[in-house]
Amino acid sequence: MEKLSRKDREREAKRVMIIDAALQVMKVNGFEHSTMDEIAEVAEIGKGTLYLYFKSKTSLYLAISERGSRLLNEQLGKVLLLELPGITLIEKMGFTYLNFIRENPLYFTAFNYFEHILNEGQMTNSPIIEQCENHAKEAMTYIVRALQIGMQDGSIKNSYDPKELGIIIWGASKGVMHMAFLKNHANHMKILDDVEFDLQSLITGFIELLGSGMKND
Amino acid sequence: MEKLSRKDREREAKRVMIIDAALQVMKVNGFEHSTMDEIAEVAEIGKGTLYLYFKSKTSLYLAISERGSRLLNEQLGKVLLLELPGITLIEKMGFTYLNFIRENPLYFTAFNYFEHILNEGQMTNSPIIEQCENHAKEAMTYIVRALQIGMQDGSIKNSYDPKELGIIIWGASKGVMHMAFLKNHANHMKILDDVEFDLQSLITGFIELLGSGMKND
Amino acid sequence: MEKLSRKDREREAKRVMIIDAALQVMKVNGFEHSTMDEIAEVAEIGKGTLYLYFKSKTSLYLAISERGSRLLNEQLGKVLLLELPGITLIEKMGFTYLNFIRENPLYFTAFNYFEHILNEGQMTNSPIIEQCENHAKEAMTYIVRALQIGMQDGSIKNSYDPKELGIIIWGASKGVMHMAFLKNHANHMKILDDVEFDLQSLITGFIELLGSGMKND
Amino acid sequence: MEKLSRKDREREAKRVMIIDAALQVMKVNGFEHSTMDEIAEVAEIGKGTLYLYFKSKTSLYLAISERGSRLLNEQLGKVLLLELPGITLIEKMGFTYLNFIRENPLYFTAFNYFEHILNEGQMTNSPIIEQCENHAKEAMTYIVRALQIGMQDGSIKNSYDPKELGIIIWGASKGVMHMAFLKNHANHMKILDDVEFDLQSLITGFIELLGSGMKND
DNA sequence: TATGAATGAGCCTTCATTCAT
DNA sequence: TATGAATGAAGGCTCATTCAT
Repeated sequence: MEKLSRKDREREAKRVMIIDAALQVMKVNGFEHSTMDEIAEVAEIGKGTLYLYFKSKTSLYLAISERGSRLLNEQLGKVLLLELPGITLIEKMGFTYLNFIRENPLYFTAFNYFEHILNEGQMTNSPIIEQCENHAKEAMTYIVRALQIGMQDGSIKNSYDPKELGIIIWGASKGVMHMAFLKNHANHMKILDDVEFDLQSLITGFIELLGSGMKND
Repeated sequence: MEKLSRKDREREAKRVMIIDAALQVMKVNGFEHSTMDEIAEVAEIGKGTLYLYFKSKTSLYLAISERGSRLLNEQLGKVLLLELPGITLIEKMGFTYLNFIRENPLYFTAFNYFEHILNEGQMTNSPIIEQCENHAKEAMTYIVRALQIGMQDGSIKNSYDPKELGIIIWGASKGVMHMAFLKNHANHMKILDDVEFDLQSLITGFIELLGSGMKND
Repeated sequence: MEKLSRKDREREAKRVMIIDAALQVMKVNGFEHSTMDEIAEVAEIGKGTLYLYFKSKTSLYLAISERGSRLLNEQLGKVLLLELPGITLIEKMGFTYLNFIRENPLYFTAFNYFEHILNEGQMTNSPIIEQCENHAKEAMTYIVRALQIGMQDGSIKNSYDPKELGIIIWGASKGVMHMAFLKNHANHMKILDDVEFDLQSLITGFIELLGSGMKND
Repeated sequence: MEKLSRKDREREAKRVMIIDAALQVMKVNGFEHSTMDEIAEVAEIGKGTLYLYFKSKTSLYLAISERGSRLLNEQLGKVLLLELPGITLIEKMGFTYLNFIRENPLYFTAFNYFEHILNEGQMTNSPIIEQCENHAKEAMTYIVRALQIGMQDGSIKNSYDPKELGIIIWGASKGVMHMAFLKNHANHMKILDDVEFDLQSLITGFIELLGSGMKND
């Protein structure tokens, strides 16, 4: 139980405030087209101050990603504590993830940005990067644990490798959410024009499909 | 069957050549960090000429996306002609899609870029956008057709709405490929460090999971 | 005898024009406080154009230094061709150098900047740096040659090492000019307030002192 | 003999401490790339406090220059008290100056900065500027005195104007030291690559040259 | 049609200085 | 007196796009 000094708490509060402002700006401009100037303006601080709290634009973006993955993990962690069959845990996690994304679409974008940075290798290793990576690893662990539980209690086929299955589930989930966003945001997305689905139905269908695919008969 | 004049054919050939050059540049610099200067240089034409064939950078990117989706559709279309149970068609389409992405990762990035543009609403409607949208719609139609065939021949559960299921399948497939890319490109991606999968195994596992989820027992 | 295409000549002319503009700006703002914006404005070109001709601020500064040392060397080279005793050659070179600086004070500042850059090691080796270094080396060679001539014809003591003496002469000359500038530019420089010397007298005195120091009796 | 209050003494002590810190920072970062932040940190005081003791960065730099010239003058003053022929005094002063610079290169940079400021006329007259000027004037006076002594005792030619000669000597000395620094710091300085001199030899050679130039035969 | 020189808005970042506590 | 968080002007540089030839 760490005790932070008043200074530290204030500093943390300001970081939170700045991240909020950044998210707000990005909601309008999109992730990449948000400028430090505008973020500072919305946060009602000077541009220099912004750099006092985040040493670069990338650094700020990563902080957003870190916050998002932390929040998500808290929810996933709670699911794992429930006394339920593995298959049900997995389904609950699926709902948790998909709903989190639905309610926090900007974090989803941030996650993608984080992966983008890793892909490009643009960043020297830094504490914040490491934190993000650890969160991602942790989330994956939650999934794999649930799968293992399910394989033990017989609710999930054990013909799959749990880790590989974990990756598949996670990847597939992200992909479905991505798709869902297109429907919501892109007015011109003709593919989806005819389909009168709602997000909830899509999510339910997806979870059901996956669940039924891995369930033991 | 429209007949193109020599002029038009030459123009089309040049467009193709430029797209080839752009893809080549992007393979090295990544999608976003490629500049019009370098593309023109690699294409061995003047920068001004580049703008004669593509009125903006976005326009060029969309053309890449258009070509990618066209190529993909050709393959998907052929699958649909096979005399096979619906569930097998779907699985074949899955392999087709995933292998296409694996072999043409740049197109995958281009697809994502296309969706990104739609999401941001940055683009006024244009012929090229429309074409991309039509391709996407067409691909979706192929999937839905296969699903309908499967539901009719009894190889696929008919508890799902075919269109919704189509979206799910497509979205999930994209997500899995995205995940697979991370493993390949990002050395530091800790989540995946422990998992010793190979791409082929991931793809097979994914298709199997989905197939088994939608199969009629 | 190299033949430059029209393009090349025009490009070179523009580089010259930009350097002229840069020198003009520096005359007012001092070397370090000149901005690329202002230089572009004075040169009556866009800022982007400036970067078309000089890839960085440092690069532009080095070009100035290069031009200065080239011009100086031309004059020094001519002196060496004269049929005169070594001691006279050295004295003439001294006058040449000191007058060059007097008439082109900005180049003097540029030389200092060049040395500053080398000192800081800020620059990766580049063609322009190399050219500057070669010019400096060449100038030094002129001096050493003159000293060697003087030692052979008996007009200069041969108790000194010519190279070391060359460095001393050059260094001392630069220092005297530096001093002279203070007198001219700094109104508040009290040290010099009482001394009613003029530049010419200072230069003459210095050359005489040095000459008499190295002359064979 | 003025008596300072405890307050004043403490204040002075802190100024000294800050200057020490500044010199320490500059030894690492170079003169121009040292920031007030880092100086405050090394001095272990708040940045605000720094501005309590020095009203601007320039002001701090000038204080360094002031200290340097004061220290140098103390040494020069002692030389002048020796009972020796004028030419020997001058030579001793030369060694004193050159060794001082060699051992305190940062002060040398500070002197140059001071002159730079005067040249640019950036500074409104201030007590600290005046002090620096007085130090400079004092140093010059020491040199001129020694020259006058030498002219009277016959050890130095009296064909020169002592003040002008003083300027020449001082300027030449500074220039030689400047040159010597280049050799030490700039690895790529091609001019000097071939010359295997050491600093001591250069200094000795220079003093000998000057001495022999002004000596009465 | 083909060119590439020219453009300038826009970006990220630095740092001396101020001021409320 | 001491602090350090906040500031914002200023600077160097990039790159998609235009236009005269």
